[in-house]
Amino acid sequence: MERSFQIDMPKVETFNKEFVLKQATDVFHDKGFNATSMQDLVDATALNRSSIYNSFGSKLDLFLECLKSYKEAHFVRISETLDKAHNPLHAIELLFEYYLNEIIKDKDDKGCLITNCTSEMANQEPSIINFLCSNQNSFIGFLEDLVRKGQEESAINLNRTPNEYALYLFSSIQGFRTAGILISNKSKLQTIAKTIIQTLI
Amino acid sequence: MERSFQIDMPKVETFNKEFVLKQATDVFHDKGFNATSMQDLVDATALNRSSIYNSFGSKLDLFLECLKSYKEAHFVRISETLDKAHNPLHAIELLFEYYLNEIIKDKDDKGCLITNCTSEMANQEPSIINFLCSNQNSFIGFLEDLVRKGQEESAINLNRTPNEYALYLFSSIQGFRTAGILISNKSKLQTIAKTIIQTLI
DNA sequence: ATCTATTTGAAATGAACGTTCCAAATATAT
DNA sequence: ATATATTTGGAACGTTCATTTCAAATAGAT
Repeated sequence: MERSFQIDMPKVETFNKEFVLKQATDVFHDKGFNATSMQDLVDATALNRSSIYNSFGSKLDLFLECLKSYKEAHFVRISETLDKAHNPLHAIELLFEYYLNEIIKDKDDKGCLITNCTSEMANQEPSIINFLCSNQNSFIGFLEDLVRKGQEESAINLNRTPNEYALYLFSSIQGFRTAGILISNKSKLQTIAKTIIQTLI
Repeated sequence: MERSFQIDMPKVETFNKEFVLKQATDVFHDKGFNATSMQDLVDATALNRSSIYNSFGSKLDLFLECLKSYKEAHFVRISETLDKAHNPLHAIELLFEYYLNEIIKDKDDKGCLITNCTSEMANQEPSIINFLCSNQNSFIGFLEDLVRKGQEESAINLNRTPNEYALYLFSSIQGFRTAGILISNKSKLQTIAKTIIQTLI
């Protein structure tokens, strides 16, 4: 009993999905997954409860979409930032500068949504673990490429392999983002970033 | 209408407070503050609801006590571990070895209770912020002393001040603990730790 | 204009939430 | 033994939780 695809498409989605996701992300980012209620999301998105369930499934599904859009948005902005880099080492410096600006801008001390999510849910929700692992792998891969190129240009030392330095940077970035929740002093943060990078030189 | 202190002490607390705190801490550690329900705590402690409220006040008060006992327990164990150190640099190496063992032992990938709490609540609960800041300050002070002594013995380089290296180590440890939630491969973790420490040498 | 799949609003669902209450039990000091 | 301050058990508090339900409104396709 097959039905041909896409005859009749009445009443299409009216709300701006991108905007709704941004509003929802802001709440999740501020309060975390568990402390965010469906009512918070209704208020933030100005959508009806049933519209949210219709469009996104469940609170967890919506959260996952927020994580993905958050990741995507930062990936775009980071790419734009790193385009200005003179070389791979400079790119890593700009990467930490980017995170430093994120911390300084973040007046509510919310930290990184994804790092917070790792703390809150990485030992609980399989779908979240799935996202976090794939995010981690792609991020480490990205860092690995930078380090490799930096080593090829002799801007980064050869004390560790690209993968080892990528792991180190990944760990360091998570620490930097977490430390930035309580530390908002710019020069202290700059010192931390410089010290992290110093290892590579 | 003053009453003299401690006439009549009937029906003293019967439960083992240390044990109860340990059980409660385990639940909070596993699920986080917001995902832990009062029922979870009743089940874990085998105490009655009213006994918990009588003895601890509120869920948040109990959580704060758990944080304090968690911090204290680790401080004791870390002190014991570092007593075996030949010198300050070795002490820092042993510190990371300690955290590495914590990660490896932690089959549920729970991470560090205090770091998780920073992610979950540092932008929400004043009493928690208070604890976290004082914990941070004492921890940084502790690391600062180690670095200073290490520099005096010329085991640690003079590229940064003791306070700067202490900040770096504090940030790095939080990253290490968070990264350890998703990374459970021992040699990868060892590499990260070694790379963090390498900076000091 | 009519049909139709979808969205929308508002109320309702039952379960779970943190917290309170109070009578009964308890253990110490007298 | 008696008195007493505290703990304990268990039910109950009102609220909020995530989710469902369903009739009414809506807008594209015919």
